[in-house]
Amino acid sequence: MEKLLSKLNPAQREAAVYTEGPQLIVAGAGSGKTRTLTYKIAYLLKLGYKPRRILALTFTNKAAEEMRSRIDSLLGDNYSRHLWMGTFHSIFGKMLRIDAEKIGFTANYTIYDSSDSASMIKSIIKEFKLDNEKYNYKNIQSRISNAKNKLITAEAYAANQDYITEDTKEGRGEFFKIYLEYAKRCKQANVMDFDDLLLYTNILFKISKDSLEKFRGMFDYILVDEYQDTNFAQYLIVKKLSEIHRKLCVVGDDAQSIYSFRGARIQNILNFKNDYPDYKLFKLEQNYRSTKNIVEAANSLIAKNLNQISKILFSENESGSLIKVRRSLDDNQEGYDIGMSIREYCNKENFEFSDFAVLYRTNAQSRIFEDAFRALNIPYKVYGALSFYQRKEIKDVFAYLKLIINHNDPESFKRIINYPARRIGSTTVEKIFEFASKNNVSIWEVVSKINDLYEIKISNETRRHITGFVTLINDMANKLHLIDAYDFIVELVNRSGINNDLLADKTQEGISRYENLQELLNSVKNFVEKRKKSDQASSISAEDYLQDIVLYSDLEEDDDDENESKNVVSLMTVHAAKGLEFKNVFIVGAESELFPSGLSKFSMEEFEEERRLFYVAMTRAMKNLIISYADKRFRFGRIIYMAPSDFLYDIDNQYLDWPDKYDEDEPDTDFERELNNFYSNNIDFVNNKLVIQNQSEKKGPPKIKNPKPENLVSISKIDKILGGNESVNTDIYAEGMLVLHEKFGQGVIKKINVVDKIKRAYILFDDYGLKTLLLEYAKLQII
DNA sequence: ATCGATACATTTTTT
DNA sequence: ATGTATCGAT
Repeated sequence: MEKLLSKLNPAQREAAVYTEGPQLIVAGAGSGKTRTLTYKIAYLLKLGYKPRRILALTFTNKAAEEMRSRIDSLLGDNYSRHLWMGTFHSIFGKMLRIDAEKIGFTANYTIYDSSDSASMIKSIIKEFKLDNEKYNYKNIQSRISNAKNKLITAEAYAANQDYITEDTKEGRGEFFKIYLEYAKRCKQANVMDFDDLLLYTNILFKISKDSLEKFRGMFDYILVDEYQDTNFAQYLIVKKLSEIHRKLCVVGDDAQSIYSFRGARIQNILNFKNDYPDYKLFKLEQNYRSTKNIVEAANSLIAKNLNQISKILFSENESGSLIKVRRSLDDNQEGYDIGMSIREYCNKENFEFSDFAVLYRTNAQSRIFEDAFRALNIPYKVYGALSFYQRKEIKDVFAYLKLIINHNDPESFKRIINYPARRIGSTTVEKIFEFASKNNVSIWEVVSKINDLYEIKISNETRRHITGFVTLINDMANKLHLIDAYDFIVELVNRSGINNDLLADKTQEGISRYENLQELLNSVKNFVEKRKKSDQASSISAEDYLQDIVLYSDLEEDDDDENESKNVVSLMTVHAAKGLEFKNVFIVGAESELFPSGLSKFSMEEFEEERRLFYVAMTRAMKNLIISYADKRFRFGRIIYMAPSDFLYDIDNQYLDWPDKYDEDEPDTDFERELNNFYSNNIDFVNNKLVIQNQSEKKGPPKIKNPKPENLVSISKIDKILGGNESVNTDIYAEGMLVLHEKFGQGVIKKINVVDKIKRAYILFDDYGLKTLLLEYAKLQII
């Protein structure tokens, strides 16, 4: 026991061993929050708490897995697999299956992701013939979501005259009807969306005393991670479950609350003392991650927020270097500058690529860095841009699974009834839906009996096609629990024709879609093997697979290319970086209207959330932090002039290395000009074309609020960087040569451009089109 | 019924 | 600039 706890500092240790009652741990960034939590769980187990009677709730799957593996490495064996540990959605999704009947569902209900529910909302709006402007489906979707997070059911909403009056004033008087219809259809289809999982858990607890007592009785200790990110529905679940024994430990940091847009309430953490007057507060204030400079700079930023729990985060690490602020001419050059900077750090201080992260506010920014890093031959990985499971080909397979498990799912039905093409058109589908709703029967009933339903005017040929589809789904449904998920899905993609359809498409996208399908099959295989081991089950069905996997936003890392894939620069949004740390962090696009987001300036709450987001970004860095902004960038198809982020001015200047005098003696050089022009004019990376930009478009006065000094890469610096690579002889390349590139394969050098000894080659690759590469880094092989 | 072209919106973050 | 949605032509 002592040995276990010796790895904690006194504050962490106190928090870990307190088991008297409600406990709030306010844990600053990098203060060892996860560590404390895992040790606490390990401690509870050592005290004799049964693993199956401990409930640990996390915000993301990643966090849950991280904790599992940490606990296993602390205690050995597969200790963690008996714990109830996971996201709110996955844990309560499972519980709801047990008592689904009590709330009008069946145990095999399926889960709609946001795009499924979006398309259902879209069709409701369309059927109600409502104005697309006033009833924008995204807006409606988020309204419904917000209501559910606050536990306002459709019925409650419709019954509340105040809401309706308010909506009517805003020209959205029909909203409650959409909400009602949406809820009704979901229930009919035996489908829940993400928010329903939490809402119905609460409803179940409310309407069934038995259920509440049963679930309450399951756990002796409850722990909640990232408590600042919980919404009202989650808060209440936790409250209900811990009411009797009051063994509750919540961990969070109000300064890192960045999910209020989806209903998270910082108040949950701020009000903890009201709900649990006998609670005990623990503060973890020592940051082990970052240099003094970074911690203090981040403190100075967050101090500007009015809304917060006071705490002092301190570091006893070395003070480290100042935060570098760099300015680039435009977005493309920002990518290039940062690539160069990474190479420079690598050369000077022996860092590896995996020591770097580039953090941005929006996913759209990743492309700039991908292009630049590719040109500079810097390996990288983009995290979470388009989640794997949102890809068309993957969603198609999932739609089949959902329909096989739950025949009444209309969205899945619509998605695949004619994919792959089986000559059942939209007119036919409409007729089926119309008949179903008129006669108040399910869609599946209609298509099952399609041959007897003469009222529906469709051709015999079409009836045959429909029957074929029904047979396919029925056959597969009969097999669902007889074979493993992997074998099942392999058979499914073959029999449905998905496999052939993707195989037939020889375009690049087609090939990559096929590869994605293979990747999916791979991950199914892994899933089955893993689950067999952990559950000691003999068979894992496709239903088990689907029900679990829909709550994952991304594919689990398979580490397929092992060593290869590991030493890479990480590119991700700040949100995605939460909970992670890197030796060197670049916060890019630190510009007003971008970070903070332009949409946040209208309310102080949102603006402060952006500031917290920036705080999260800063505190990811261990050693070096670089904040970068550009004077102008491409947004919405045009060039926009940008001003440096408000947050750069919030940070106490003493922590910043923001050169504030433009050195007039340093003239513009050919190289700089070339660099600028090259990136702003010459290359359309997307279409792989040499383009000459229309000069007139580039005019227009820059709107820079606070013009800050030049901070361009100087020639001497570049020389130094490039000089480090002298061994590469670029003279051996010439125009017209046939060359081989690691990634792009075979191509022809179309043109070589030399400016200031820097050679750029425009190479036309057989498979990737025209690319521009710096010869020095391209590692080309002449063939 | 399928494909292509054109119009249109879209850019905040995720279970 | 890019991706999706809708419409018209084949």
